[in-house]
Amino acid sequence: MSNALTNSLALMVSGLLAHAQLSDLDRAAILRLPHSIRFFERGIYIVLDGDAFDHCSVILSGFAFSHKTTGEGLRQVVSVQIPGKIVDLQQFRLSFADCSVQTLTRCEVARVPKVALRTLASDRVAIADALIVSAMAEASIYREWIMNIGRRDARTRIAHLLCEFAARLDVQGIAPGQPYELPMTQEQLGDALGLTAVHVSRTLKGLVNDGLIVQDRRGITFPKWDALAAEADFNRRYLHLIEHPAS
Amino acid sequence: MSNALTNSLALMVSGLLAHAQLSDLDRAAILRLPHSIRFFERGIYIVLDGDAFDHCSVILSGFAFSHKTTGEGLRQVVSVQIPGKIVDLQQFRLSFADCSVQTLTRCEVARVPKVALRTLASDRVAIADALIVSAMAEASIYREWIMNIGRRDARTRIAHLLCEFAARLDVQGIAPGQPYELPMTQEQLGDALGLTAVHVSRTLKGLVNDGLIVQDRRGITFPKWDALAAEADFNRRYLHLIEHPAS
DNA sequence: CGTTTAATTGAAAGCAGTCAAACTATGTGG
DNA sequence: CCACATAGTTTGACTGCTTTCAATTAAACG
Repeated sequence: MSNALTNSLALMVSGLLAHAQLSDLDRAAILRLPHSIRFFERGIYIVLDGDAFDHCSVILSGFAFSHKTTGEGLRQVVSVQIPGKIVDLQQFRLSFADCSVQTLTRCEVARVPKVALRTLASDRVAIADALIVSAMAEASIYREWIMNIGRRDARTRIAHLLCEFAARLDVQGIAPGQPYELPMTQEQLGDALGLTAVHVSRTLKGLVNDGLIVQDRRGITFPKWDALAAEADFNRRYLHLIEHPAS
Repeated sequence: MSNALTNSLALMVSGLLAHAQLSDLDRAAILRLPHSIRFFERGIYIVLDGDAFDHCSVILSGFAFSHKTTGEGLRQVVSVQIPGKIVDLQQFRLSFADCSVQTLTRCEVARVPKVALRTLASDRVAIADALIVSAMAEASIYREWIMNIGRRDARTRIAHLLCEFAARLDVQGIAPGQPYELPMTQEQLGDALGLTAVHVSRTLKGLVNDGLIVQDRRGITFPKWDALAAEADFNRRYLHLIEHPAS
């Protein structure tokens, strides 16, 4: 448990800044949060469905995803976690996890004791606000996913997920139009979209053939962002991102 | 705007009690919240996608649902609101609504100014907690819906929604096993489940034929709760309801 | 009691799933 | 550096759940 003057929690700050304003004092207070750093290899569970933890985990580098499993053993990915995200914010106040969190790539994770987070939130209104706003923006993403899976066909659905991922990465400093690495296999994409890996493969190929996306190994580029966004029925409004002058 | 000694907000209290504990003082403070009562006929919009309000709305009687619309005009219901629910809790901190809220039946709704709610939350930690827990329990329901729509077939999906609705009503004092009135048309059910009304009709009939549910007009009874819950792959854990001695 | 809204039913079409095999990367140890 | 193993992707043929379209019946309503 380190209390040192590291800035390893800087990504937690920028994660919160995506949705809310924080003063320099607030930011400094977050950076001072007690925490321990852990590394997880790819495919490792950070949180297990049903677990009760006394800490929250923040991704500092790498990607992870949350998923649930039906009684029949089918998996559904319910969210993709990018650096800066508190992966188990739900548990901040709930008594147990209702889904698992698993790494998509090797991850560096900071563990912050819930107690410290709560104390900080009660001491600093702006931070409590930022946490609530983050949780509510996350809920908005869930709503969009419900619509995406419930009412859009496979092609639109996949395109929408790609756009969302790009838009969220964009906020964390990765420019749009630039290639980004999609850390999910087609099977994981299918599990996130309510599709099979086979159909993801076919549909993705259709998007490539139509020149809407370019693939290079795991890297993805959008040569025509506007065309893809139109095809995806994508509008970043639901992400509730605030427009920042680069912090 | 009434400040009187009414107990019209009692349902707001019991809504919050579903997920959190509140002292008598906390409860009294909620009942004293300034608010105005409004009545809405069936099919009326309480919140419009994109709106920015300075108040939150609590359902006192009747049912409502939140929905979004794709670019193609397809509708997706993202949640069903029952008495006691703050229908636009998301907006408590977000700057605009990302989905619409429409009444399913005639509704009595209390409007509480956001400012008053925020003041109360900052004065009383337990109330702030209860609001956060409510929001997080709502997020958990979203996650379950994503899995329900993404990974379960029509029959299981419908059964699951029926179980969830019953379980949530149960907390508000309606005993399980008793018939309850499902206020949604089959078209609305379809919009909530990512199905067409036609297929809802067929599948619902299958459940009736198998003796898992009994329909009487809009009324629904579950003669064999356990069998239905098994068929629905339903486990109320994700609702994050706390077991109360009847308040 | 007519009018509107909701539910039911049938037949046909289609999107996505399933199964299986081939192919391509990626990675490891000799 | 190659051989082999493993994980992931692609492809084809076939199946099937759900949709679509249309018509009918039933319920709700003023």
